[in-house]
Amino acid sequence: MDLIAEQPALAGLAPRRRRRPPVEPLADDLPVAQVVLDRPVPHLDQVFDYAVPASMAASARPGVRVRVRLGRQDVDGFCVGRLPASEHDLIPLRRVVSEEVVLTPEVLELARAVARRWVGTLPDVLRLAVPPRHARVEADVAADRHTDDVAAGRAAPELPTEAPLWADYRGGPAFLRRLAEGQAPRAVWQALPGPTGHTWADSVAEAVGVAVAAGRGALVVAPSATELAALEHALVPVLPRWEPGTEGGWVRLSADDGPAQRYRAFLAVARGQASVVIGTRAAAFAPVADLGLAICWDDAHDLHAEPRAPYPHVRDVLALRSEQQGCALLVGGFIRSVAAQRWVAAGWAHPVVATREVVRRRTPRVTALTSVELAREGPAAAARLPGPAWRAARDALERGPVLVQVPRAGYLPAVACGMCRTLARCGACAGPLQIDAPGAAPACRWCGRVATDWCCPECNGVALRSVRVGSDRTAEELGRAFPGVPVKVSGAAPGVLVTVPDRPALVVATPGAEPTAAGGYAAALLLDAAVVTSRPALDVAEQALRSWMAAASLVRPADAGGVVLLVGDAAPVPSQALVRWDPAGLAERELAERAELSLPPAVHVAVVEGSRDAVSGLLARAGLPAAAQVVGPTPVQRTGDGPGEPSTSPLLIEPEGERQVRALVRTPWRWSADVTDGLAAAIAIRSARREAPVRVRMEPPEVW
DNA sequence: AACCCATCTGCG
DNA sequence: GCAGATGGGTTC
Repeated sequence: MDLIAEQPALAGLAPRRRRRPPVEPLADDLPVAQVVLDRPVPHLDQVFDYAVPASMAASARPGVRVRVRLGRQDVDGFCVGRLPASEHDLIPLRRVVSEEVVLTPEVLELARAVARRWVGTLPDVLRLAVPPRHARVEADVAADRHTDDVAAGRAAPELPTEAPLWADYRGGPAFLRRLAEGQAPRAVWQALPGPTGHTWADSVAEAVGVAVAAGRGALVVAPSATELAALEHALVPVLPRWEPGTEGGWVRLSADDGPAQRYRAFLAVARGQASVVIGTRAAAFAPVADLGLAICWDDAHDLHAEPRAPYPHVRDVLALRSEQQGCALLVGGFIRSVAAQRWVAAGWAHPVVATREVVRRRTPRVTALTSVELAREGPAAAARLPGPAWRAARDALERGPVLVQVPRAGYLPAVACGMCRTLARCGACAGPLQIDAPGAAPACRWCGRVATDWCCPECNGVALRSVRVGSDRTAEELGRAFPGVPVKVSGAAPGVLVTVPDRPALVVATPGAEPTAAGGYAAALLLDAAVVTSRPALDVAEQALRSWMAAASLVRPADAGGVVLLVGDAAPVPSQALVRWDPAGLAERELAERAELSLPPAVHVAVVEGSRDAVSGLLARAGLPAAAQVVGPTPVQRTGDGPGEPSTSPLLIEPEGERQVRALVRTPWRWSADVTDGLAAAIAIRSARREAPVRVRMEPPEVW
């Protein structure tokens, strides 16, 4: 500080000091700016002080983007505060990039907590939280600004004074009453299916309406654009969409909408013009003013897990936010995630579930057709579409459309040797072979090479048989089984259908691509159920039930003839949960099992990956609490379900130290902060010393 | 990434 | 004894 102030007097005499920027007078008031640098290296994850030139005295406000000199290079950052003085000799800010306040104190606090919880750096989290600046949008909005004072906010529609949809749920009215009173209740919601009449989105919109009526903002995070579209529709009677020049209303915040639209919506929120946000996962950080309610819909959906470091999960980001900002929290879906069950079990959140009787009235009749039950069908029991399923579909087609869920897309996504049943693989890269269309030659799923003259390496067989049937082939088979009935396919490749008309038709869909049916489906067939329950993953049961219930929730209630058939020998536990429509029961059971085995989320688990030396070095320096149990390190094995090391390349003999290993740190939740803080400190030290990098992830889903 | 500084190293 | 190399740490 002083150095700069005295510089003019010394400038001529000083023995050729390093190029100083031209000396500018500093701001009179609070001449120090605290800056968080946008650098990915952990040891730069701290607040740096810079001098504020008088010319930036007003614009260098906390929350704006700034550009500063760090050592030799110019770096971007955020101003996060102003101080009267600093302990350091300061150099001035280079410039204020934009006067727009894009990082509010609340979001900064949230980002700090997220960085801490997931052992990441603050800049990494801020890159998720604050969308990239779009200068043209900013210019447009700056032009609007002058009209703001003139433009009157549009008249708000009648806000609901009561919430009839939530009366169906035990705990629902209490949740909304507390929300309306400005409290911060937390709930885990098991949504009723809504093929006709009111849907989950209507319930969400109703809750948003209560928050808005209480004079507060709301935030709804959904997995994808499909759910956002449903929410937009449901919000129509509740709240208008925000328009430039108005106050209040909702905006949609999603990276899919493109940088310009996304930034425009973000600015509307940051400037307090829009009071409600609906969006996908990054929207969990949206700077909603006076946030009263945060909602995570379908929290078990894998899109809620951020794929970029430090891999935070929407459910938990919103949970942190509810604690920090004192807002209500509503997390739910058709199923109850095991993670949410932990909150319920700990009494941290209240369950919001319909009574048994209401559930019965609103859900279809579900039957699991196992091969045991089908024994009397004889050999036909093994058929992919056994007799009872075929008959149920035929009957249902008299009454309306029938949904057919198939776990895999394509035609024959996996084939095997017709003699010994060894999975057929590509001769070049060992990827699995598939057949794309009727009569097509088998081709590699990874490298695309066509396998002419395939010959089984085990038994020299040359004939292929199908081991997996995809949605295209299923549609073909159904077309033959039900002549005259239209067959539609919905999925990523042919295109996702949003809705189908209320007419008899077979609708074949892959999970997540199920269209809604205007009057609800008359039936749903969930085929190849064992495929979904045999994945070697910790969350198989949860994900299987999620996938099935998503489809079953589109079917009419049993009273209206709605039936669901689970076909294909699925694991009994999730099957029973579906038949009894008891997702909470499954979650309880799963959590108890994980507690028994010390698996997440019953315990806190950090996964540390890197070279053997790096992992052991990190763990040695992390100062782990006594309660922490380290498992491993063990070599990381290739997963084998994607293109891996191509075997065409020369075999690389990696030195032992270079091989990637993985260690788990398991700790009871009450010690989790000690583990994450210890790991973060050790990572910062390793980073400053240029030691080999280590990747740390919390409860990654695919490790188990 | 570029710099500073402390320590080491090779040579007279 | 000293120039140049090397390595670890800092960068407001």
